[in-house]
Amino acid sequence: MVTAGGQPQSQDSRDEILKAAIHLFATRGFHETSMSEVAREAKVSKALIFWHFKTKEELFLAVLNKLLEPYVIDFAEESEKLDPREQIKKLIGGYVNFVRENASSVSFFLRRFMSGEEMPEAFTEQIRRLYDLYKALLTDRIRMGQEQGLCSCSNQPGVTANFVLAALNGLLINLLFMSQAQIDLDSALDMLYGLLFGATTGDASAH
Amino acid sequence: MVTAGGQPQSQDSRDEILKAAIHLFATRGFHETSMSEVAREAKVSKALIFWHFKTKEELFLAVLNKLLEPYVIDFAEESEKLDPREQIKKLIGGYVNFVRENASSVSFFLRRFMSGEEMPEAFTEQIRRLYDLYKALLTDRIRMGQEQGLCSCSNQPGVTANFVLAALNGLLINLLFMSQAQIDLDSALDMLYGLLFGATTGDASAH
DNA sequence: AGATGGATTGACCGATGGGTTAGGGATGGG
DNA sequence: CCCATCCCTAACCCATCGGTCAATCCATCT
Repeated sequence: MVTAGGQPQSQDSRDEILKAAIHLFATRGFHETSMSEVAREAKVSKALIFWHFKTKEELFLAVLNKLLEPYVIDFAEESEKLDPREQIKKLIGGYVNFVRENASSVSFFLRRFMSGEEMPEAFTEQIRRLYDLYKALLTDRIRMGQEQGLCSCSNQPGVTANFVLAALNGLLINLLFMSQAQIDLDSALDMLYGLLFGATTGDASAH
Repeated sequence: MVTAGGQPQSQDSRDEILKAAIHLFATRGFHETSMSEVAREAKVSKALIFWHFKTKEELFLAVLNKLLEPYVIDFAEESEKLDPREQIKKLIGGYVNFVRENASSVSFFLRRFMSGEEMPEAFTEQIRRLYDLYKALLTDRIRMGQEQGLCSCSNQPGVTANFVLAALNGLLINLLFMSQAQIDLDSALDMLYGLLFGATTGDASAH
C-alpha cells in the first residue's frame, strides 16, 4: 500500500513482522501467538512471513537477534577511579535500567525461559556469559569494597553478589509482571545499598 | 485393570488424571500440554478426561483446587512469646519451606501466572489475600522488632517487608527454574537475616 | 434375568495451527 | 519486449487440538 518510492519494501515488511512478533511474543507468549495473528498485526499475509522466515522458530530467533544485538551492554567501563561503592551502584543501576528500558524484550525472553522451552544453545550461552560477566564484576567490586572497609557486609563476595542478583531479579520480576502491587523500586534499591554499605537510607556512614 | 475390590474406580481414574495433569502442567506449561498427553500419562482414554472434567479449563481449575486446598498455611500461629526476630525467621522459613515442599505446585501456578493467562478471579483473590496476609504479618513483626530495637534496619516496615518478599521471590525463582547456577539458599537467607537484624552471619548480636 | 446407571472407550468432528504452492504484479537488465 | 528476480497473496494441505457421541462394560437393584 504505502510503497515509499520505488524501492522494494522487503525490509519494510520484514521489520513490521519483527515488530509485531516481538510485541505479541512479549505480551502473550510464544505458544499463545499464532502466525496468523502476527500476520494480522503486521498487516501482511501469513505467507509473506514464511517467505522471510522459514519457520516460526526462525522468526523467534530473528526476534531474539534483533533484541540482543543493539545491547552490547557496557558494564565493564573504565570507571576505575570511582570508589567501589559508586561502581557497585553503577552496576546495579545499569542492570535495573537495562531491564526497565527493554521491558518487553526482557519479558519476552523471560517468558520463554520460564516456560521451560528450549532456547538455541548459542543464545543461552550468550546470556549465561553476560550474566556471569556481570556477576564477576559485581563480586569483584564487592570484594574491593570489603577490602577498603567500605562494604559493611562481611559475607564472601560471591555469596553477596548472588544474593544481590537474586534480590534484583525478584524486584524486576515484580516490576515486569505484577502490574498490581508494584513495589517502589527506589526505596527497595536503597535497602539493597544499605545491606551492602551499612547505611539503611541515603549515603553510607559506616565508620 | 487393577480394580481394588468391587468399587467403581471413578475416583481412582480422576486422581490419576489430576496427577498427570499437575505433572505435565507444571513441567511443560498449560498450553504446551495437550489433553491427549494427559490421557497417555494417566493411562486412560481422552474421552474419560472429558467425562470427569467438562473442559481443559475445568481440569486446570480442579488441579488448582487440589493443590491449594491442603495448604491452609498456618502463618498466624500463637507464637506471641517468641521475640520478633524468631517470629520473622519462622515466617521466612515457612515461606521457603512451603515453596520447597510444593515446588511443582508453585511452578505450575507461577508459569500460568507469568504467561499472562487469565486465572479465575476467585483464585487470584485467594492467593492475593494469602500474600497480603503474609506481608501484613511480616510488616507487623518487623515493626515490633524495630520498636524493641532488635531490627537494625530503619526503613519503614512496609518497605522492608516488600523488599524481603521480593528478595525471597528472586531466590525461590532461582531455586525453581534455574537448575544450573543454583545459589545456596541458606547463606542467602543468612544475608537476609543480616539485613534485618544487623548481623551478617549466624546469630544476631546487635546490643 | 433384566433393567439401571456410573465408568470407560474408539471413532469421529470442526476449528485452528504451522507450513506450502502456484501464481500475480512490479522492477530492472539485456 | 522479454525474461528473471524480488515481494507478496489467496488458497490450499495436513497434523493436531479441544471436544462429542454412540456404544460398551460391569456392579448393583428389583
